[in-house]
Amino acid sequence: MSTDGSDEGILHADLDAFYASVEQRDEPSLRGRPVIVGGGVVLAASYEAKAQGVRTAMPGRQARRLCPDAVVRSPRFEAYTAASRAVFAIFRDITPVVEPLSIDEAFLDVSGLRRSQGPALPIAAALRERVRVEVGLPISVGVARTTYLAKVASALSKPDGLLLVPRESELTFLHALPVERLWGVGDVTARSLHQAHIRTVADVGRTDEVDLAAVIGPAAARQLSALAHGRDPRRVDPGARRRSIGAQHALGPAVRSEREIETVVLGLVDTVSRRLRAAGLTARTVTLRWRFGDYRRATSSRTLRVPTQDTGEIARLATRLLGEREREIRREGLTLVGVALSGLDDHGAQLALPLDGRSDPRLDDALDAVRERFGSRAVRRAVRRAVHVRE
DNA sequence: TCTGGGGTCCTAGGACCC
DNA sequence: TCTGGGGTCCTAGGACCC
Repeated sequence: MSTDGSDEGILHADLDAFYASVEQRDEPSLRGRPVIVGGGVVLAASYEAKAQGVRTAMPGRQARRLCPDAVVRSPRFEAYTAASRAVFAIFRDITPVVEPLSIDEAFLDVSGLRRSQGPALPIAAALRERVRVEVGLPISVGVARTTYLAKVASALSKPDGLLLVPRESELTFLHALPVERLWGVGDVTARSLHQAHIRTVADVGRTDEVDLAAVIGPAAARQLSALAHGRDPRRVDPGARRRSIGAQHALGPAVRSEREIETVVLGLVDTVSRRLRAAGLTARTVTLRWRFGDYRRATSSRTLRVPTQDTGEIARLATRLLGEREREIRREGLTLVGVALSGLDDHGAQLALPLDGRSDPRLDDALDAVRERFGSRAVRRAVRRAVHVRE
């Protein structure tokens, strides 16, 4: 393989304390002071607040106790969306190979720019400078040969940092890290690994993949083992598409009537189906998400044979799913409800051919092209739908 | 400590098909 | 009459990420 990368051509760019930084940018009196964005829970905390122990997703009450002099602001999502757009425009001005991971971070592949723009490190430094000057926000960047290494590097460089992992010191860099630093290791997996006396990435590297699989399952074992040996097949994919669209609403502890719950569900259906149409997509699966009075979670889903964009059709399905859980909801109470659409698809390219029951080489060619680009599953789906249309 | 809102991916069992 | 192995799709649950 010639694409194993003799350079460190991958950037992971990650805005620092994003929502809080936007607040400090727009309200200069907040600069240098602890800022918390959120209400019931912390959505973002400035580094001044983090220094006092405030963390993202922490209950607001706890955060205020830890940091009584913090300034608390309600989120202004329009401002964050606008800032995000401006930052991503800079990313795409640098290279077309940008893969967004969330509102405030992305991978950039700049390995193709080596000849015209030089190596990755000065490109990363220029990116940080442009974001600071043009958008007014601090951003940290990790530079490495692979996506995972770049992501770890940006995290370690924070706040407002830049860190390169040279190719020749990758394993030294990785092996010193605690397992919690690996992508895919959260509380549960970390606990399982600790019980097996696996605490660092070096420990993961020393453990046979079969033994690892016995602890955390085959898929996670394969991924962690590869990472620990510096193998990372993940590429920066600028064409990555959204796989679901969802909205949810916390209800709090108060008991709601069936009618109130249905109203909330229909409001969520309206929100997600609008977003579906705005994105020019169709959906096949409708999922209702529940959290009951005891904080137990559940989902109910149904898949349509023919994809839809229609609010009414999605609403009918959602109402039916709601009805199926009615007794449980009445018995346990509901603290959260959500609606998600998946099985998303754009309308795609269409090929109209007269099908007279005989095999047509043009059709075979077209299906081969679709198979190559989207996989055999997409071909079967397309054929099923085409047959349905004829019916 | 008593928990938001937006997502991705993996696992496992049953139905169904060849 | 009883039976195999391989594969996909749907549903539900759960871990994880920002």
